[in-house]
This record gives sequence, structure tokens and C-alpha cells, in this order.
Amino acid sequence: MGIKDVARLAGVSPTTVSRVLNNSAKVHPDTREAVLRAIKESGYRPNQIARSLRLRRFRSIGLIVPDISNEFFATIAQAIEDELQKEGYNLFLCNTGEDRQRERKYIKALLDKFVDGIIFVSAGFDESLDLFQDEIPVVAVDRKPNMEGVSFIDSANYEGGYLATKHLISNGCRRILMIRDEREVRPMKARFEGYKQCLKDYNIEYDEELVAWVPVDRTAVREYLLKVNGLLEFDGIFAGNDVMAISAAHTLLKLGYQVPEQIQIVGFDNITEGAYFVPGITTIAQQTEALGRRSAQVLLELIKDPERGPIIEELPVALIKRGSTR
Amino acid sequence: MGIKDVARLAGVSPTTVSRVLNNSAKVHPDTREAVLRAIKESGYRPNQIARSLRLRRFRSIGLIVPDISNEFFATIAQAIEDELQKEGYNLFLCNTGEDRQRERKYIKALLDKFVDGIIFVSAGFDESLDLFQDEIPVVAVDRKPNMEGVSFIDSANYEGGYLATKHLISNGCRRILMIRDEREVRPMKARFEGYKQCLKDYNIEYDEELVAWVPVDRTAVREYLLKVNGLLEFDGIFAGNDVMAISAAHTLLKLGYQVPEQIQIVGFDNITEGAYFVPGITTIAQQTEALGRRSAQVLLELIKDPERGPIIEELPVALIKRGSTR
DNA sequence: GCTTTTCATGTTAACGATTTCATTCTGTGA
DNA sequence: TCACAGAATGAAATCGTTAACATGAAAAGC
Repeated sequence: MGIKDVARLAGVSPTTVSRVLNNSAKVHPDTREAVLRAIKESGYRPNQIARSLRLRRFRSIGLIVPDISNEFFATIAQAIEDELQKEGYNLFLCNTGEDRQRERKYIKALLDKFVDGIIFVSAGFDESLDLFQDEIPVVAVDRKPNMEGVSFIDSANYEGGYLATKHLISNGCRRILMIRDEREVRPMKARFEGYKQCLKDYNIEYDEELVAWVPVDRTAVREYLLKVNGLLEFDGIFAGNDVMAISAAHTLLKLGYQVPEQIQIVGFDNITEGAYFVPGITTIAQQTEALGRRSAQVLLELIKDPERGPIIEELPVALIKRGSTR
Repeated sequence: MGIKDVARLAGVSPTTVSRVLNNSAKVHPDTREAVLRAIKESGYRPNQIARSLRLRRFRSIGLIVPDISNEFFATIAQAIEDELQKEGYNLFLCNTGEDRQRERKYIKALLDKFVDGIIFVSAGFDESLDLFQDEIPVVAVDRKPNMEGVSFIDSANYEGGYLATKHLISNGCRRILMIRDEREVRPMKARFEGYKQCLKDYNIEYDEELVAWVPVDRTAVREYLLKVNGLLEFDGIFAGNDVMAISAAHTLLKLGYQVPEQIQIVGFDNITEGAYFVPGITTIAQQTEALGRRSAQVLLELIKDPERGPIIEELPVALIKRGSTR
């Protein structure tokens, strides 16, 4: 039962049915009603594939994320999906596992399926981007592309790093260990810069020894702390994200340290787990959901108006004080 | 640059190009090579939409989940996506937020977009299912549909409930509080049955007072425990999932109880957070990733062989002992 | 040497919508 | 009454593939 059958049923041409369906031209009220009735009677549903072949757009958008089992990305995905669904768009989920190869493969697949746009939280990013040179609207989230002219939404990571460090300093910490992602990913870099600037502003000397470059991985953090235990002195930890902060707290508690009495800890992201850990993890909260929501909205705007220039937004962060700091 | 252009470039007909592309018929080696060269030269990529219009399938599958920000579902989604991607399928993510209305809407949208199959972790399920009567292969995961003839993958929830309860009993618990989802969702029901049977087998009287029917929600669990604090006596908790177990542990610790000395706790699912909570949460581990992987594999099988009858599998569970029990 | 297979390829009609252009009909002003 | 504008509708081309059928040449069987 295609559009032709509906047309026959209503005693009109397929063209007219299409016009009723899309409100693309004036149709006589009586005719319109007849068509509507025919549609209802036949239970007709337009074939989206056929429609897309003609229009070269598929009412779908692609989301490329490094790791959907990470609460941060999952929350972003959820918000995006929710926002898109309101406008009748569907979402292709592409999980790269931080694998560049796979990222490129996904971009091609998405373009072949004529998605209307792509939201990108990249693993590597820089090179991948040239794959969709102007073919299609793109919004980058969280990780900034090394490229002009791309819309980008992220949080105030630099300010967050500064804020976290300042909180520890004003709580009396003087030797603050920064645990950071070993990779030079933008948000992490910004947090690190914030940390360094804050130390400077408060006349605390930056000590390279007090920076742990580790994979973003609970085990890696534990191993690092076990390795330096007894050898490295510190009274505060600023972890690049909550997962690392929690692993650090977990390890230190097991080693018999007291948190926050001996060592204070601040994380980043405000994941649920941090609030339920005992003691609660003080953290820099990103507006994670808003991050997703905005990126979806921005993408839809770009789709509606392809001439629009790139949109760049930075969402504020806030310190959430919990038991892991004094 | 469509298939026609490639054909012209190679000096053959579009049909031949199609044949080379899909290996759908014999082509002379020389011709094949010429076509391949033309494809390479022109950078031609087949239009998947046009292809799908013809084939009535889109090399995509739909995943309907209640809540992607929940680690359990996210892990399943990740495994599914990984498995599908290997076979060149893409995944539509549909997050229902346990909303039945939305679920129905999604099913329609997915059918309109000619997905090749659907993986379903339902909110309500029973009624929704009739929406795709035989139109398309479906696999249900975790929550069993009230319907014959549907493929279904889940964990041994009954055994898990039994195992958890037995562990508490053999650790000396006699008054075991079961905290369960207030809704009559299948997996939860099975865990509850396992709990009851185990009590029976060990001659412990089943006490209705010791069953907390609450929404699956951290706050709800806390509020419940605060409400019964001092009024209800128990020495063990079997929580229907780890999120509730963690919330319970968190609340009890804040109230000054000692875990596991005074109250022992067992959860379900083995989420990461449980391992890093202090004390670690003893839990019944589901093979969450395998759950996702298998359901994807089963769906692909059903797609390849539509005549195949329903496939039903139950994956084993295992107790993981941690600090929250003795 | 002639008919019959087999192989390699091409022609053409779908798939189901949208859109350009053409057509018919009604009503208005000269 | 005629010309013309404007409204409502339809016919046919198009989007880029695939598949059923047709064709012609070469190989095989008698």
C-alpha cells in the first residue's frame, strides 16, 4: 500500500496525496479531507526510504562517541536523543572505543546513509574531520577539533581546573597532585592549564613530580598510587575526572589514609557514583545534560539554515562540595 | 557520481557494476578489474538509500532501551553495537525513559525506516509487541514478553535471587530484607521468587514486612530506609540491583550502622560502582556484555534465516563476594 | 555442421516518494 | 463575450539502485 493506492482510494493523483502529507501546496479542503480519510482507512504510512532518496536527507543524525558505557557520554547521548526525537529525528549511535580507524569507517557509513547531520565526540578528531568537508552539518562536543569553522559545544574546563585547585589551596593544601589523562585531549589540557595558572596565582611552585600522566582507567590510577606510595608526598589531589578521583580515594582508603583529614580530593564531571561514594567526592560539575541538549539544538539549527556560520558555546561549571574535601 | 557514471567510465552497463559490487553473478575477471578500477578512480560510494529502497532493508537495526544512562543498559548497547558493526550494520538508539507511548512511536518510526530487525528491552512490552506482527525479526532482552514465538535472551535471575539469599543465610542472616522494584517486571519477579524459595528451603519464614516495594531509584531507597529506621529489624539486605544496594549501604553507613558487621548487603548486576564502593558490594554478576553480544548475534541469525523459530537463551550468573558481606 | 547449453553482459522495469511543468476550471474585469 | 489571472489538480520525470528477462557469442554435444 503505497501512495498510489491511497490516491486511488481517495480518487486523486499521488501528487495530491503528497501535497496533503507535506503541506507543500494548496489543496481544496474537500479533497484534503478525502485524502486524509483514505490515509486513515488504509493505515498508510509513507515509506521514509523512498522519501529520502528523493530529498537526499533521512531525518536521522549520527552520534559518534568514544565510550557509551561511560556515564558522561551516556548522559550526553540520552539528552541528544531526547531532543532529536521531539523533532522526529532518529539517532544512529556509533561507539568508537577511541579507535580512529573505526571513527573514519563510521563517518563514511553515516554519509552513505544520508544522515542530516553528525554530532561528534572524537577520539582523535583532527584528521577525521576532513572526511566530511562541507557535505553536512557537524557539531563537535567536549573535544575541540583542530579546525576552523566547526560548531563546538563544551564546558568551561579551564575555569573548572582553576576552581578545583583554588578550593584545595584555600583548604590548606600546598602539595597538590594532579592526576590527568596521559593523552593530550583538549578538555584535559584545559583543566591542567587551569591547575597550573591557579598554583601560579597563589605563589605555589609548579612541581612536575606532582603530575601523574596516566590512562583514564581505574586500574592505572591505583597502580600509580601504589607505586608512589611512601615516596611522594602530597596533601591534595585534583583528578581530571571523577572516575579517577574515585579510584584514587578507593586506593588511599585501602592504604589506610584518611580522606579528607590527611588527603583531600577533588574530581571533575559530577557523576552519580561520586555522590554515593563514602566520603562523597567533591567535584566540578559540568552541565552534562545541557551539553547534549544544546549540541542537538545547534545541529538542528544548522540543518535548518545551512548558511549559518559555526556556533560556539561554552557552558559554565560549578564546584560541588562534598566529604572528600574539608 | 552514481553507478551510471562508474559504468560509463568502465565501459559497461550499470548492471555489471552492481554485479561486481554485490558479487551477485559471475563477471569476467577482466571486466571486474575494469569496474574496480573505475570505482577507485571515481571514488564512487553506493547510495545506501537507493539500495534500500530496492531491497526493502536498510542494514540497520533498532535498539529500544528504557534508560541508556544506566550502566547496565549502556553496556548492553555497547556490546550490541560492536557486534553489529562487524557485520556492517548500524544501530538506531531509542531511549524510551520507560514511557510506553514513546515506545510505540519508536517502533513505528523504525519500521518506517526499514530497519532489518529490532532489539527490545521493554518498558511495558506486552502490548507494544503486536505492533510488529511478523513484519520483522525481533529479539527481547532482559525483560520477557508475554508472548509466544519471540526470541529472548536473559540471565538466570531466579537462580541469582536464590544464590544471593543463600549466601546471606549461610553467613548467619535470619531476617533478610528484600528491596525490590515495585513494578512487576519479569527479571525482578524472578529474583524475588528465588529469594522466597531459598527462605523456604532453609526453613526461614517469609515475612511480608521484610519486602520493600520501591521505585528503582536511589532516593526512594534512602527514603524507605529512613522511614523504617528503628522500626524494622533486619540483619541482611538483598537488593534487586546494585544501584539500590549502593544506596542502601550509603544510607546505612550515614545512619551509623556497620556494614557488614551489623548488616550484610548483596546486590545484583555487578556494576563497576559496586566494586569501588567502600566496602565493596557483594553482588550477583550478570554477564552483561554477553547478554548484548548474544542478542545481536541471535538477531543477525534471524535476519539471515527468517524461517528460523524463536531462539531462547538464559545466561548463567555468579556470586561475587566483596566486603559488604562476611 | 547444426542444435543446444552455458557464459557474459545489456535493457528495462521496478522500488515509492517528490517536483516541475502542463492542464483544466472558475471567476473577474474590460 | 472574451481574455486572462489564479486556483486546483494531474502527468511524467527523477532520485540511484537491483532483478527479471533478453540477447549474443562461444562452447559443447550429436
